[in-house]
Amino acid sequence: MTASFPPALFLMGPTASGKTDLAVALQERLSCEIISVDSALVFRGMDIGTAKPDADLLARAPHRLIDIRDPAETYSAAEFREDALREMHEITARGRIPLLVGGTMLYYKALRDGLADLPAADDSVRQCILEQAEQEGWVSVHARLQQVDPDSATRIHPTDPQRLQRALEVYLVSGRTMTELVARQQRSQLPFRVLNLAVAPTDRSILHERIAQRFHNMLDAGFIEEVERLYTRKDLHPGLPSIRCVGYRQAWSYLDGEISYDDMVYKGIVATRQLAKRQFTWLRSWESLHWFDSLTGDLEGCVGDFARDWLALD
RNA sequence: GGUGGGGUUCCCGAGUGGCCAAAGGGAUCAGACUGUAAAUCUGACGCGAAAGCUUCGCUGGUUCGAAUCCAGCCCCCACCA
Repeated sequence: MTASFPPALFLMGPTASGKTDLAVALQERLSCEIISVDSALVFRGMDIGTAKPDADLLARAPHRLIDIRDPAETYSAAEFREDALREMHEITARGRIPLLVGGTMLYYKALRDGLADLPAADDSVRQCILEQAEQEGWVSVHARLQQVDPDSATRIHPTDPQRLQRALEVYLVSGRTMTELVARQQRSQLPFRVLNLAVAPTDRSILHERIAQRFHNMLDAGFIEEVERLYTRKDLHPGLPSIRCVGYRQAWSYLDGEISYDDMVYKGIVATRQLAKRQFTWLRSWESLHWFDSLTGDLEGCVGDFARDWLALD
């Protein structure tokens, strides 16, 4: 029955592995249209530091779900799932194949497995929880969660503010525990036949070199000036998802005078490496994943042929 | 050349006789992950499965016992010349 579903390609991989170039090449070879799976590329005005494809590239290979939010706004896995499904169906309707490219693994997971029927984020409730945390500490928030949702409290470490806040928020907003709502979730099958592809250098040190090189290239390309434009807006702050993005957070801290330029560079590179590492953790447990080494000679050819063969199995 | 300060496990850095394989931080590695995910958090981190073994600039000494005390030597930094 899966065979009746239209095909879709997932192209995953850690940051700086060369996903974008590969996607553009594949798009031209296969009859694909690209959907970005990236929580940072959604922000307008955040181009250099997110390694967003430039205008020329976008003209050649349009990416959907890029530049769809102002940095003052938020985006979520749930919104992504909805947006991505819509775009995938539209591409399919045009007789083409959705090619999803990016490194935000939670988004891929939300798309593939679906999400429980949880309430959306609620700023006032979050603020309320935050105040309790500031006054009594996160341990007391954990204790409060223990009262209403002991299973979640067991699962979530008392030092994990983000998850504590979310779990309590779910309860306060819906009157249901996160545990209950997640248990109720029905396994929704993605109505697509998916080929899972991943690219990454086999040798981690090569990726680390690429990350450092790319960060320096970003600086040369005017990354600091880009962040300065956001900084001078005055309505943005380091608590926002946009400003918490790798590189932006460090540049912001530098502009704030908290760290030196050299420190900013070092920390920016380190944060990027750590991001890549977390992405690897996701990828290692991803089912039916086909790995390709970024350093493969004719990478586009290899992956392209592989995907073509797979599509022909229809 | 003189005076003062210092050399600690990948890095920074605490430790001044036993409770020290050595605080803490960083890096790194591994893991978790349901509307913030480029986020947030957890674990490991000299070698060894373990018993145990080898570390605190080098060499020697004192001591039941030394990263810690003593002597000599080698480097580094600051200031004086």
